[in-house]
Amino acid sequence: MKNEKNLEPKQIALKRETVPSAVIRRLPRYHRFLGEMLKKGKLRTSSSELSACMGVTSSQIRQDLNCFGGFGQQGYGYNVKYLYDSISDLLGVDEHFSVVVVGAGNLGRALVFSHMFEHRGITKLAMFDVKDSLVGTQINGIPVYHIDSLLSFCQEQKVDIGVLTTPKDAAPEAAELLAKAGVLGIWNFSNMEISLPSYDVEIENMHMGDSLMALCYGLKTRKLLESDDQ
Amino acid sequence: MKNEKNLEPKQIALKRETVPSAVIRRLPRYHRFLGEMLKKGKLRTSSSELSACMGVTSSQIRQDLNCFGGFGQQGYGYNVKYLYDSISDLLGVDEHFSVVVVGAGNLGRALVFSHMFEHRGITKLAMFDVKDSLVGTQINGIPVYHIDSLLSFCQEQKVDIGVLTTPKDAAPEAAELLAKAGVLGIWNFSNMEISLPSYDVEIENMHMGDSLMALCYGLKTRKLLESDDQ
DNA sequence: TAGATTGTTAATCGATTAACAATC
DNA sequence: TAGATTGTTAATCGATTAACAATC
Repeated sequence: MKNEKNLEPKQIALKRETVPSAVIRRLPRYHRFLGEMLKKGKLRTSSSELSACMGVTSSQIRQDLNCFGGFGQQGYGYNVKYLYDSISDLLGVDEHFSVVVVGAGNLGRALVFSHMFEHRGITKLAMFDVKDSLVGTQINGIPVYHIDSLLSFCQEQKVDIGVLTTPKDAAPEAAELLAKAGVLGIWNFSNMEISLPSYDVEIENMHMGDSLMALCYGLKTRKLLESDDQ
Repeated sequence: MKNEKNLEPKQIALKRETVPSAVIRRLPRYHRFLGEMLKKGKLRTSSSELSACMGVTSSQIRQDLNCFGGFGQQGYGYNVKYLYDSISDLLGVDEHFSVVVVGAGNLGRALVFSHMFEHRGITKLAMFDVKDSLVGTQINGIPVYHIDSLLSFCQEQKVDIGVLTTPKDAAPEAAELLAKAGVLGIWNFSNMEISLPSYDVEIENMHMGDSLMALCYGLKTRKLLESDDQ
């Protein structure tokens, strides 16, 4: 029953049926901190050390990691590289996912110029837009096609992720097109709620505007408190 | 004790000492949906109607809104415009916040070209970068200054928000500079954990990479389930 | 008034933290 | 072996949902 510690058992089995999404959303953060440790050449860590540098309880760290099985060793702690690799694996790094970006505006451009995808083992295949002046060009080496050719493109190539960076008005239609084309997930940057109940597609929202507003709430509340103090 | 319903009482008092951050993070979403209703000319709504179109329980909606006082009327529901305006107010729209963008790369550019800030009553003042070829230029009408002039700039103008879009390595230093310059909040797009314990500054993270990874987790899990079915 | 829907309290559920036995 | 730290169960805390009295 016990986990044999050969330090390379890549096949991780989920312990629970469904892992709480709160836990999943914390995984990338663990991944980042472990990546930093790895870069610094740290070989070994513990839940209490991670707790100190990440500002969460060691209990939570152990509880979280144990949703996926035992990554540590009693009396020793965690092997940094092993834990990092295990979480990479959980997060699908090196699953060789592929991505297309729908909307070649400033944001789409910015994403295509970033190394965000490569860093996570994701291949950028193409961009799509409606603007004739963009169609046929390349952005950072990525070809821009007309949105009308999205369906046929996805029939020829396996596309896992569609990034949605169109203007708000075009977003629902573009999202449905991506779903029709069979992408597994949509990364939604549009300021629109995307709901595709008739398709089996994962949707991850990047509502930047919501984040900005949450910040503003904080600033406003802070201001109120300050003026109360006087 | 009861709320006089004159439909324009802008001074909203917080009921509880501290509103749960889960509630605050839902406010922008309420705001978006109410904005849509308002655009469609809807005058009146109810927690059960909102529940249906937003996919959350009506109980939660009533509970959330009641953290800030009574926006509704028994037997009637909520006046759309009044509720929208009240939430706008909570979120600091028309507080006339100002913003500077540190990092004039592709992402900084994209943000400065978007209408995201104006839509929330926030004024874009300037951008800052280290690149000589950018300093002295304008991006969408916004001047780009050298990062070295950030401090003196903020002494002359009231800057509420600093947007951090520098490369990862430059982020901690830039963040501290913003804090030193006295901004109230930092909107952090860098793939770095910013912690400024010695400054009293609000930090809101936009960890796009984390969001992308959470999506990939979903895709991977989905794939595993599918291959199990076979 | 009767009907509707809020505001609010109580019950439930889930997530976080604490504690400790297992074990390296 | 003794010390350390995990994995895991139990206790606590907070957030969500249900229920209903207040009231428009």
